[in-house]
Amino acid sequence: MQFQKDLIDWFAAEKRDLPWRRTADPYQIWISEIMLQQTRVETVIPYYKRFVEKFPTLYDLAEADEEILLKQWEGLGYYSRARNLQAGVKEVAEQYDGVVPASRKEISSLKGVGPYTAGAVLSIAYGIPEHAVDGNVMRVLSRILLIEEDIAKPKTRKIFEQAVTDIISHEDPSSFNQGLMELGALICTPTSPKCLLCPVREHCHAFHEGRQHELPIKTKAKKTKALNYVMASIRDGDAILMEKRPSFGLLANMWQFPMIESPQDAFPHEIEERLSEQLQGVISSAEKIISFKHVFSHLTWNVEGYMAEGRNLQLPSHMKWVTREELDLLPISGPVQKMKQALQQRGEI
DNA sequence: AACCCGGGGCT
DNA sequence: AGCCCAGGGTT
Repeated sequence: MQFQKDLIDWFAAEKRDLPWRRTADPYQIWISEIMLQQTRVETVIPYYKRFVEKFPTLYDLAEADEEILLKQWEGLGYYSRARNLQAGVKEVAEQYDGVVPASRKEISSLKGVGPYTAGAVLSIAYGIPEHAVDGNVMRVLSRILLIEEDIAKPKTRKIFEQAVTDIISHEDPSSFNQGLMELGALICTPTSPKCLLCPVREHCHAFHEGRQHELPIKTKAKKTKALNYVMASIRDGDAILMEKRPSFGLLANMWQFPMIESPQDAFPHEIEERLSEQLQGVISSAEKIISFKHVFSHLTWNVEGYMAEGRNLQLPSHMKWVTREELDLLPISGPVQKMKQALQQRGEI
């Protein structure tokens, strides 16, 4: 078909030179696909380079300490991706002799590998004609094929998977799938598609009807909620108190300065009381040093940062005193980084 | 099917 | 402020 040829030829001529396009190693391609979930190419590039340098082979990652792993992932977000990736890699090391399986059934059984990632790795690393449908592909194909189903609905993805299965190139499945995604990234963009530059506009039903701006159809309302927290840098001499989050839920296993839900308009002495109670020791000299808002897609953190001194504390098992050097090795999330920077600017750490 | 899980860029 | 994401796991 001419559509497949036009798409693949355009991809060959115009594709970006990305680090993960310079390897044929299924393990490294797998890493890139996990990092690229919900994350932009420009953001991923430096992370990917550092990551494959740190963990060049599947076994290097399988054997890595989780804290080292999360530190490499710090700032990329969706930290369960990193832990699921390692779980999947361990499974391949133990059950598949270190070879990433080449069937959809087997690769889909790996932790963190869903329908999209399975198809992406199978087609790109192994040249197998499997669909790899993400939001990008749904946008592109909704326009080319004039599909008006709501792409926010889970079952709609199956329609696009079937469409790709019907039209995917069997000569070059890798370039076909990557071409669709590259088209979505460079030409067939969400708000203002560059149809006059599009290599397949002659095949595009939406363009012919002048309806490219109406597609894809996507309904979604998202509610956001706000959380109010106090973070405290608690010092005993050179030691800094840090706590590890639980192994489930938000920012699992990440470290943070001791954090409590904040009363509205709290005074420093109230913070001292709350912390002293929680840590069963003496917290003193509390002083507010920063106040900021950290917005995520679904929630907003309102954070007040304090400095305080702590003595004779009964530390729960998820807390520990660290040196400045040890602090730099702990994986921390965005809001905690802001607090850390505020302390650095004050010369406190 | 609905909800949870980060972060950065664009409008 | 609201929208866009190169999704997968859990319930």
